[in-house]
Amino acid sequence: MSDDIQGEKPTLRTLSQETGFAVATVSRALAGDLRIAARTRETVAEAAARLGYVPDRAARRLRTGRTQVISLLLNTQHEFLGFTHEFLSGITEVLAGTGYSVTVVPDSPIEDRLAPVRTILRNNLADGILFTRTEAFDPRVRLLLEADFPFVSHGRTEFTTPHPWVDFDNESFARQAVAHLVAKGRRHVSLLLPGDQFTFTQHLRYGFLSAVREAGIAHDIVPGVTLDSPPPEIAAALMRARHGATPPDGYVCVGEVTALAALAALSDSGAVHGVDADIVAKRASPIFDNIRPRIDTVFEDLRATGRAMAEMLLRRMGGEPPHGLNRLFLPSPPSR
Amino acid sequence: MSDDIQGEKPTLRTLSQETGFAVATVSRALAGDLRIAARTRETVAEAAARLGYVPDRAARRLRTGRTQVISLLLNTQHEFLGFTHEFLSGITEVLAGTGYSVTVVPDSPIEDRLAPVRTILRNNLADGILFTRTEAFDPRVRLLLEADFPFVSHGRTEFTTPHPWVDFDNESFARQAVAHLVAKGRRHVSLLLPGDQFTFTQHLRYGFLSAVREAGIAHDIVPGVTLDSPPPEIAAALMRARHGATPPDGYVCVGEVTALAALAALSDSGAVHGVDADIVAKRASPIFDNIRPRIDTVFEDLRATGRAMAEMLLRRMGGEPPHGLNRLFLPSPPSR
DNA sequence: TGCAGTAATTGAAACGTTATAAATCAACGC
DNA sequence: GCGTTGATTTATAACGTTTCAATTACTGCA
Repeated sequence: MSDDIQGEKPTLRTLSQETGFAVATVSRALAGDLRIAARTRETVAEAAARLGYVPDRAARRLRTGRTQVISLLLNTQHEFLGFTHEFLSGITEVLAGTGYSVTVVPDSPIEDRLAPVRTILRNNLADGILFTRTEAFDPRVRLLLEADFPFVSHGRTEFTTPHPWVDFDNESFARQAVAHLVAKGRRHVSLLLPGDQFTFTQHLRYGFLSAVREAGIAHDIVPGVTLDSPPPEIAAALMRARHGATPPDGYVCVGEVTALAALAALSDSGAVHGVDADIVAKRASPIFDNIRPRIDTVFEDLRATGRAMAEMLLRRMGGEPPHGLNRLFLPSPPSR
Repeated sequence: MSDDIQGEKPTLRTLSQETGFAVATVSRALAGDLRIAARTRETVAEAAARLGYVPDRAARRLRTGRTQVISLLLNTQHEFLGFTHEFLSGITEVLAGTGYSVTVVPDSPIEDRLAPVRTILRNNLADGILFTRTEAFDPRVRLLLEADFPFVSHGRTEFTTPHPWVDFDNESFARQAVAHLVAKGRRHVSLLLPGDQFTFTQHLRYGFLSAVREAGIAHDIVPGVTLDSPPPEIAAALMRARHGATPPDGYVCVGEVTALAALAALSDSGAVHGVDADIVAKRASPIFDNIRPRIDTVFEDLRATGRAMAEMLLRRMGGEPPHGLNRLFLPSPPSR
């Protein structure tokens, strides 16, 4: 039915001619305007369905100023394994059928993180923005709040003004990870953190530190490198620690890459996982099922995260106030 | 300078008032029309720069029918580890600054692969299309060729009509992988293939089979599962083979996931990598650097692939004929 | 019968751009 | 001096939609 090649793509004018109503009437009928007779609305809807009418995005956008586009600021440097794929899949799942499309805009934490946001605002390139790797006083959040522009951040901030966010409870993760290692008898746990600017770094640090203090065990935070450092540097830092006076016997790893680096460091220094040390890692992909030796992991469901962020943004763009538009994913206990 | 909040966003009318030229003149001057006096073009360009004028996408799109959008059909099911991230980064790198934006459209090989393409064509949602996981007689290619719509496929087809593609030489990869295993003294190599519908499956098969025949060694192609099978099923299939009468002593793995599954199968069956068997794997991410035991890999640069595809699509959209718009990435020899 | 009041519909304008066709103007040859 | 040419510029229409203000049709009531 909708496969008819009617020659020309149907517009409101086509529907107008087809039904005998004026273009304005057709437009309002399709919009569900109640001041248009119910009978008319039916007739128009039927014709639209029959001819496969789809409103022209450019025309609507020009007239209304709304773009029907959501922009995702995507980090093009480093990634947790599988992060992008899962996250993006969740977003597109939710947006399919809503009429919104997602555009991907590169976001490099090294360069000016505001530039892409400014471009979007200034040139009206989207109706809403999603982004990740949120900082405690993220300039993007500040700018978007000022402009009263809909957005959802992956991660919280420390601004007092409420805004929509979706986050994973990294503080609990760190706490549970330490507890898990302590339960295995470990007495010196090590943590490799992301860059200090990110909010979740503070959450991880706080959860980690309070848990190690509570348990009264030794700890260290790997110095000189972050999760975003080049893998060889991470590997080198971990090896240095293993050859130090008091190598750790437990590792809390925030991503797959770090976990593999820690495993490699153990292996390369002649230590045996499960004997000399244990690892607890956060993971976003299923690959750890095939890693040997098996390690204990906590799964962060990034597909669900993407879904939650997209749903929240839709609500925000629909006019819901930001207050209460938050979602904190809780970690399940480490398991293998 | 371009940060002035001039109250209103500048349009051609603003520039017209500013320069004293008519809107039409300004438009053509900015377009670089040579029939506009050089002096005028300068004046207009200066004013545009000074006011930070950016053409309105919706208006331009409505008028010209060109969307300035490129759609990427993205598989939301399975992925090679890191595929999406690298690939997408390459694409956005090239497109940054061209005025084109990328929208991501979900493509599920299980459902109708033509549906998203039809929607894009019918509703004029993009000026060009990129997609992956190309089939030998891919219906999307057929449709896009018929519609004379610009696209670049990741992977070749067997259609006689030429069309732009970017591919990795999987035949050579398979051949080299086998040769590498043979050089290590392996006499029975095993291969796990993607689904039969994909063109690159045939390339892999051909390269693999001709290499094993040439070398005169035993071989098998893991039956009952494909690269897209659920990881537990893959693991089970590999374990079955290990417990069979003649377990393989060499593995050719087309992706990270399979390689890890093969390593796990070796480990779980008590075999030792490097002694009882060797693995050669294709990889798209840096994670294997940290896998122990180390395995030999061939790197497929998906960022470069994304870049190549985006560049090619720009050229195609610019009017270049499809003939000659092809790029075959060659594998470097396996190394660790 | 006339008229206010409501319900339903409609014409026209506008969003910002580009393409077409027409207008303006100076210089030129005769 | 006058039509012709070539170089620039411009008015106008159109892309498809939404919305304002205005029109038309209908109802009930005095």
